[in-house]
Amino acid sequence: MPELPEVETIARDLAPLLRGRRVVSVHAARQPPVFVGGSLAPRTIVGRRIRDVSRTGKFIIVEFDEEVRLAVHLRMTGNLLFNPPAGPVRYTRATFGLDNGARLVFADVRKFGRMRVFRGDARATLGVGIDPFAPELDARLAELVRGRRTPVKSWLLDQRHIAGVGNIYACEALYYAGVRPKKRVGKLSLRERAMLLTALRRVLHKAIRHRGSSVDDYVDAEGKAGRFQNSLAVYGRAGMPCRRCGTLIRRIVLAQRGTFYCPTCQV
DNA sequence: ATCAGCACCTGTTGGC
DNA sequence: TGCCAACAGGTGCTGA
Repeated sequence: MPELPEVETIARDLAPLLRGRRVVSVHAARQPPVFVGGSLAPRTIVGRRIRDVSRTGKFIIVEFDEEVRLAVHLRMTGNLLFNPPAGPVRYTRATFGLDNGARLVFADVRKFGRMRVFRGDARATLGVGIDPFAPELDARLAELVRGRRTPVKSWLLDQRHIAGVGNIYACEALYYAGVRPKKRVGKLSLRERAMLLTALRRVLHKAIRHRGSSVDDYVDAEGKAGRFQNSLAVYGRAGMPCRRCGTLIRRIVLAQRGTFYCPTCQV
């Protein structure tokens, strides 16, 4: 499910709802475990007050006092729901009780989603790269891709380079930049790199304004779908005409992922 | 250093 | 209608 715009939407919605609240209980599913790899036990956050909620890459970061942080990764089908209607939530993986009686529920059909509690810097701990919106990315992009022979789309999906881009927005950004997904990232021209970065930021911003894409399972913290799926130019549109030139959108598999592009508009 | 392939899970969809 | 394969917004591991 969720890429940067979806995760950003959830984090922005949750921040004012959770800020200042205290966690009073944590219940987490075992088998398969939902808490994996944290340096602190989940119970560490019980009794602590939430300072803020933000996004790092595709992680939702809930920050507590003393640098204690909870990182939530939704993977494919995770949903983080604030105070859902009373009664059991289907596919619940974890439930956090709050001091005002509200609850935060992590539900996930496919059980890929993960959480961890740790102390210290989120970006370093989680091993994610630079944010697409970071101003210094413009200056650093050339150096990041220099000599890399991997296809540009595979490179975009690697969270250690740029953090937050997933399959949908990689396809969309490459379309708007006019670049073929298979093009070797190290061979992009200066102009192509600039176009790609501009296209990436534009499509991510626009998707955030539309509260993300709900292609399948994604809903925000209130359980509502996003709207950007209606504006997708290539993702999921195989066999349909390109909106710019009418050529039929093609689907290939690259890095084991469905990849969509216009063979005319993208060179 | 890469990268294809598969693993992790469950649900939905489309073809025969 | 029924069955089965393919596919799904992500990542992490293995072995070539």
